[in-house]
Amino acid sequence: MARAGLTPERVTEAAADLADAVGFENITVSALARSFGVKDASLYSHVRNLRDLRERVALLAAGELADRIAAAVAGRAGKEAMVAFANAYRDYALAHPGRYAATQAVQLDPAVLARSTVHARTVELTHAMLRAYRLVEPDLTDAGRLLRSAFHGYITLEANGGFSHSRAVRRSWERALDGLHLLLENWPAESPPPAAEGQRR
Amino acid sequence: MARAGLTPERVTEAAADLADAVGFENITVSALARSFGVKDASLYSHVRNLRDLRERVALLAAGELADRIAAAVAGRAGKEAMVAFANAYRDYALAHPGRYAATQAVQLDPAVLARSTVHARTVELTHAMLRAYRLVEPDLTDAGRLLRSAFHGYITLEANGGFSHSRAVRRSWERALDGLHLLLENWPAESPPPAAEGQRR
DNA sequence: TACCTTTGCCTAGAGATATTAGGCAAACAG
DNA sequence: CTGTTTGCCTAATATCTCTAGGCAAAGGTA
Repeated sequence: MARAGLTPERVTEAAADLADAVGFENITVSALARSFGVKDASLYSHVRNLRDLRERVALLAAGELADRIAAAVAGRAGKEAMVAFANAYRDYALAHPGRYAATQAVQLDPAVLARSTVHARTVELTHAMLRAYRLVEPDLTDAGRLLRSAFHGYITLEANGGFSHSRAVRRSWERALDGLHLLLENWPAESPPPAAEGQRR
Repeated sequence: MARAGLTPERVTEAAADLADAVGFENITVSALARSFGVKDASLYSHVRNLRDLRERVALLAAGELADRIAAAVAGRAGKEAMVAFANAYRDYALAHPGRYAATQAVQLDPAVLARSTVHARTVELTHAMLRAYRLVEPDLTDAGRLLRSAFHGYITLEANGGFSHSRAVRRSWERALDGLHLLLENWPAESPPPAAEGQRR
């Protein structure tokens, strides 16, 4: 039986491409096998199971995204870097919806994460971007989380058709970045926890 | 054959409960049927197919969420209303992860949306909450989108284990709300689109 | 080059899920 | 009570996931 020359890397890349075409949730071992002209059972020579395949796609996507962001922010600081970071993030998600979805849908095993540098890279990129705002802990972490939330949330709502108003989505995005920049420059002083909530902690 | 007394509403509610227990993506007609002690084929007397079931869960969840938010913001204004809105949002998502996931995972048919009031209610709740900040269009829409993005993004990243730092997630949330309130009170004046981006439009 | 080992493909099969069609009897309506 | 509706079932089909074992291509070694 002639070999199709498959490797785990080739299989993963094909899965990622297919995810971008049909949606990450629609990736099946069967569909992927068909795209290579082999039987589905043959793919298990290269990936352990569907979960392994999904994890590989998620890691591939996270790495690509970090690369995109790193390239975009290189040589920039302050608002320019923040905007470049955010745009790289969103542009990647828009260009590769299936890959991007994988980064969120797959909860990676701690052991898998430990073997990858992508998580540490992402944290470092975020902190480097925020450096110009001179935030100190715990504000640095709080701000980082809010930024990531806003970016991810915007992209997700956009992708899910959540912005039905006639206002141009692109323009709202730009205005949101203006607002976030203003906020980062004026991060509010630490306030005590709300009283009622304080008792809840 | 004795009837189990199923109705589309009962089936939907059970699916939503199961979603909260095992995750929305793990909801299957088979599992649901087993939970009722009937054969899977029997459920098709009550829902058209799996997609119909998922849509029903999404609509149920969206309605519950809107109810929660409406109750939380009643009689409040300004920062208090914004915080109440945000907390109701997040509390619902935390208490009902499967239901919440349904609101995002299911893209509802425009015809389905037209028959439901939940979308209009959500928009109205958001605008009422923002009223105290006296934003005018297009700032009102921009700000609304940013808020929803931040809320949704935060909840999603949190649920997906995206906040690994030791900083208490609850405290970051509170600080994020402080920041968003400050931003809403000081929403930046309209700026021209970035030059390079302007050419892209 | 020849021979042995590894491994990537296949088939066969089992289990799970989604769904349709038709039958039967419970439930409903008059 | 009788006729009609419909909610359950079985049977069947299609698709997906995955395991086990066989065979031959590919790789490695002498």
